[in-house]
Amino acid sequence: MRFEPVAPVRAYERVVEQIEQAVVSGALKPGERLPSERELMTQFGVGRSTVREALRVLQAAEMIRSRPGDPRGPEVLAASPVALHRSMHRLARADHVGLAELLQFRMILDGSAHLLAAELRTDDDLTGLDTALEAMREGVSHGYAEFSRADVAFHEVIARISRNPLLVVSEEVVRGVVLELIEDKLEHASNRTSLMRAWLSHHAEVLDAIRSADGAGAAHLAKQALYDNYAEYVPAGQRPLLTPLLRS
Amino acid sequence: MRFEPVAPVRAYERVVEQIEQAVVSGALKPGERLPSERELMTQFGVGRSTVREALRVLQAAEMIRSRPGDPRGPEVLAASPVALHRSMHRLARADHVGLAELLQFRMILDGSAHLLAAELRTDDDLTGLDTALEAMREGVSHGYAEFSRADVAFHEVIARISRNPLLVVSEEVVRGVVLELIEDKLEHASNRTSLMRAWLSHHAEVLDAIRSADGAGAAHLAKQALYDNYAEYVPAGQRPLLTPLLRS
DNA sequence: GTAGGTACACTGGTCTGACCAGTAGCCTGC
DNA sequence: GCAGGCTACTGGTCAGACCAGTGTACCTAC
Repeated sequence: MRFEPVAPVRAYERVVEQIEQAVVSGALKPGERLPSERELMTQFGVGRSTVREALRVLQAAEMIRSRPGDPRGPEVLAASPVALHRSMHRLARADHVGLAELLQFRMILDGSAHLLAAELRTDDDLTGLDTALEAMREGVSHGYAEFSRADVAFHEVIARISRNPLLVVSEEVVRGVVLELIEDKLEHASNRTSLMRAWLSHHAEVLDAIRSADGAGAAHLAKQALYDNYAEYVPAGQRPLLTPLLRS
Repeated sequence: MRFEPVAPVRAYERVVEQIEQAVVSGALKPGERLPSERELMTQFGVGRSTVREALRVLQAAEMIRSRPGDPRGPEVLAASPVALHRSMHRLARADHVGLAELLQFRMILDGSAHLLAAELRTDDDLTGLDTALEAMREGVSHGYAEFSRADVAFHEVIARISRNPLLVVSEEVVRGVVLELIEDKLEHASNRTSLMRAWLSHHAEVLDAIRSADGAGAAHLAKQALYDNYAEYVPAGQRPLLTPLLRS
């Protein structure tokens, strides 16, 4: 016979449990309202600070949102990947994760997204990609910021075609963290125009591969482009971590 | 000129920001302690309830832990995947992410981990895998629980060889969520012994591929095994989401 | 000297009560 | 009919209090 270690259960945790249970069980649907804090404190039989700490936890998990002055009370939110995004972002910024690992991970995600996009794309998706590419082409003359936004949009369309929110969120997070890590080095990159042109022609190639349903080709193009653009910022000793992905 | 919508910034959010910044910047390392709540309230110039709500948010994100009575104050925790697991689990429970998406993601991660393992493995890694496989072989006769533990250990070795914490953690989390989603269906699976034997021979094949540095082969074996084992729980209409990954 | 117990200062958890700024809806006065 | 203000709420914040629990330093008994 073995005993389990016990942890004291705080009052606010019991409150969180009950409300969370009501939400996941469907008793409280998105858009519906919770009673006001003062009402909750009588229903649960606890003080207002306890109720408020419980609501803070639920709010941090993106399950509810409360606005001051709203007499209808805190609102139950629909499940969204925002919380997933936040927790993954924190994990990716942990110090054990370096640029090499991030880039490796991004090559995996981006490659898979492109592969799936090439295999699953519909005709609507293709026209969406066409317009996104067109926006990039226009962006070249409107400055780097504009171009960069169009670039992100293109990648978002690709990710969306794969129809996998996990893939979309992971890719967003990893791309964001990579940019955070090297933004200072990118600041004074010279000859941006030629960079943009190269990037543009790469995207055109990718689009061709996707159009012809060439998953492996699209995936390889995506990974190779990431390697070509970012490997210079990775310590030379760690680059062998990336090259195996180019051979698949 | 366009204006941005403004949202009121709550005092506790500013507190969260500052502490979070201190943690991600490395000024506060895991194991170190925050000042006590009463001390924080003078440093930030806010009331204790505000400090406490901020700490609650950070605690919900698994960044800190506070224990009553500890005179050293709240402890800064190392980055952990618990929060990621929670938010992914919530998404899965809310049907925003189905088994198909989870499995798709897991095939991507597992396949890539195997590919990297085959390309990067050292001789030490190979002996580690040998012993892990041996433990599985013994586990067959010691019941399903024992076997399952050895199986997890084998996968952990593979993940560790890829030397990418993000890959390892994501895989763990996704596997956990998948198992939670279908555990009731697994409960009354018949003839577990034959299942274990099949699983065992699959792992032996994988190990062979890794030993001969056949990355593509190992990746394909891993993805195929996942498909064979879990596709039956995926609605038939969504299985085409998975099959493109088997062709790469 | 050391093992044991004890007192104290402090921690976080909780409650009460108060005030403020903001919101929504009603309710005037025109 | 409608603009404007009034009112009764909301959540955000603060202050102060009490409690149970913890770690430490001291102090005792051997």
